[in-house]
Amino acid sequence: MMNARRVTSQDVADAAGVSRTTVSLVLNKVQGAKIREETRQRVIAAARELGYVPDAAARALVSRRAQIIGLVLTRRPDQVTSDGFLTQLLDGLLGVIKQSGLRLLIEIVDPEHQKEAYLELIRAKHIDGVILSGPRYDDDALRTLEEEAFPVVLLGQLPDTNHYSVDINNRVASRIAVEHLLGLGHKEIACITNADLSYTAATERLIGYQEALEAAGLSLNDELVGYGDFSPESGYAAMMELLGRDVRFTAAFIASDEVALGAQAAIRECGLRVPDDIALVGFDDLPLSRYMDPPLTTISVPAVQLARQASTLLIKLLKGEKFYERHVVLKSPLHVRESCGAKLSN
Amino acid sequence: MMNARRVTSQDVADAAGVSRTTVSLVLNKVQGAKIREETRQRVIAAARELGYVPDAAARALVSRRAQIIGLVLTRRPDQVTSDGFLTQLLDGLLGVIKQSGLRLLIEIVDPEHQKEAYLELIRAKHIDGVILSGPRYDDDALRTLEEEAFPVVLLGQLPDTNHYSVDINNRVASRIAVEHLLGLGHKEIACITNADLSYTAATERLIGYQEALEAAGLSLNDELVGYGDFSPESGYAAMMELLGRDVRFTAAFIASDEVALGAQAAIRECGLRVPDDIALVGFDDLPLSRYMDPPLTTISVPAVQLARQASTLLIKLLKGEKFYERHVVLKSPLHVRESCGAKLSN
DNA sequence: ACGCGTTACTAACACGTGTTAGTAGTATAG
DNA sequence: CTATACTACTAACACGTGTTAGTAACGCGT
Repeated sequence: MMNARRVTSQDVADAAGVSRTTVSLVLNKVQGAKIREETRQRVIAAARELGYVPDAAARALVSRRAQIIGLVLTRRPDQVTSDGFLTQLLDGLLGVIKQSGLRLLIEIVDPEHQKEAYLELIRAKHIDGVILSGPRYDDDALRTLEEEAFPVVLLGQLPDTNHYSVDINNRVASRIAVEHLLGLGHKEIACITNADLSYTAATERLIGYQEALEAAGLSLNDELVGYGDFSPESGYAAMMELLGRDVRFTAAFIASDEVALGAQAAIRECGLRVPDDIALVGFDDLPLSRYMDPPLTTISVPAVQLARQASTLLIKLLKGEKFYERHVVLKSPLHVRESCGAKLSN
Repeated sequence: MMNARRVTSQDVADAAGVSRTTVSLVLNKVQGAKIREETRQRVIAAARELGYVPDAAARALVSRRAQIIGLVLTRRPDQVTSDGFLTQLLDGLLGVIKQSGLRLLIEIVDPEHQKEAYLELIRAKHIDGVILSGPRYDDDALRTLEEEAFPVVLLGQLPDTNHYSVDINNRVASRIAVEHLLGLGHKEIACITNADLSYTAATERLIGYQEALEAAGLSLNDELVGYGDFSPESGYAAMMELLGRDVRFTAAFIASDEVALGAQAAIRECGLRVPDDIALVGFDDLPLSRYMDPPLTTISVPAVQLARQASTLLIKLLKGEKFYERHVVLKSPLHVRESCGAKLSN
């Protein structure tokens, strides 16, 4: 039915009355090549006329560049459903990558069953470089990649490796969040993690919480810790469980705004008020957070910036520019709104 | 430093003491091929031993299949930042696509400057098929693709074309949403669109709103219509503007939950209450909507299902199975919560 | 007339795979 | 004993491009 046979560079060459080599030289604007201006125009005209677009596969095969960057997420698909952080990353990544004429391929890897599945993606040279968001301690593939010197940039960090990374300081940010609550007079502060502790960020944030309490001379209580799983549902469930336990707390640090959204609803449904009964501090500063009721006090993670820097860095690596700052750390200040009960000055 | 030279099928052939053809036949499990079991095992062992992974580009070149599906979004990157619908799509798409051994490439196209940029993606055979989310009336590239019989599945609909599509009935859903408000006694109902009217879904939803009013014998008032732009910010701004105008309304239909989130905050900041002063009905039923305060009454769009069906359909098209139902329409019932002020029976 | 350098190209190889056509070797039928 | 059929492979081409090495044509100095 269709099949108007592909237009190849040979067709362009024939139309312009030159060789295929010349077509390639002209269209790729090769520097050293001496081509008469008149010929050049003739080739360009012929290419436009025929609607010639170079074949990506052929080009990738010979140039050994797929012109594709992979975004690897070690999650189950359903953990992506309500991920407000991911969309911010996409904003940043797509903007930068597009500008460089590259494409973004998104690969999701089930952390339980096939942690290392993305290695095949790389071996097949489907992608030129990887941005990995949310590294996990148990990701052995990442260590393998380090040996192979494959271009990788982490959005997050993985101890014991020397991968390029762009991140915030999760531990310090959490400390600041919790210290803010301590400063408001709270002594019993619960915590709900953003994800399970295989994720380095989740562990770091929990440690930050613990450090803040210890520094204030308070003892840790496992009963005050709940576990989230990226989603509002998990926050709802975790908060419900905390409220059902035999512990009292007047504040909670929730290491993800998405999770905090559910937790806040749970508090509300139990007839309690934020911040009067329970003060809340979140983490991420998603676009939605300022529209919550009350607006959520949270750690402001510059997600779009992180993604921009990570992709910019990766693109430089692909161009062969080495020896950059290996670990970029962006600022993540506390954004005080109303959920923590602090008096806003202005 | 690195460069352990790629392992090719020739290397496997040498190691196994057979020809490259045999390697190909074995590893691709070609049906008609007669291969002795012992040889087969030898090849498989050699391949595993050497860590052989076929080169994606070479394979794509010869097989004319990139094994990649493109997800095209006609938006600016910053319009993706807080798109809770997109993450649901990714959930559905990634699940299905992964299972079929394909990959997902995500392409974002600025609707103002380069509407048709994704045509190049297709011409270059970078992708085998396209899922296009949120078609626009002014998308001429889509009409071109129809002539070329390139595999396309729309998440949404585009009049005057016969592309495969998976969608809900936006117009009817909106009518139902607005009729619900009418049934609660509201006579002055505002509307905020989910996006500008170039998007077919935005227009359809607005028409549904208008049809409901007209069917109830009410007159339309342009002053009661505001325009959103995917984001909570836009909903906040639009609602603020509506509240500042010289019109009264006791309810609002907001054609996107994401936008409704901002609108609800605006209402709150003006000292008004939902649903007592202004009843609210949204559209999408994002995961976050049930956690809003009050929980949002909204049209329940089965986003994950839409994505699953769209990708399943596209994959079938790629396999050459034609003649399927061209336009799949899924149900999108009203999900009554509290923001509309209806008494909940249960 | 000859060598030499420059200009404006082109022939031919390489990239790594899938696949078609073919070929020795052995079993089976007449 | 010969013709046929089948088994278990392999040689060689094709996919469409980037690039290296090379070549005619021409001007120029001696």
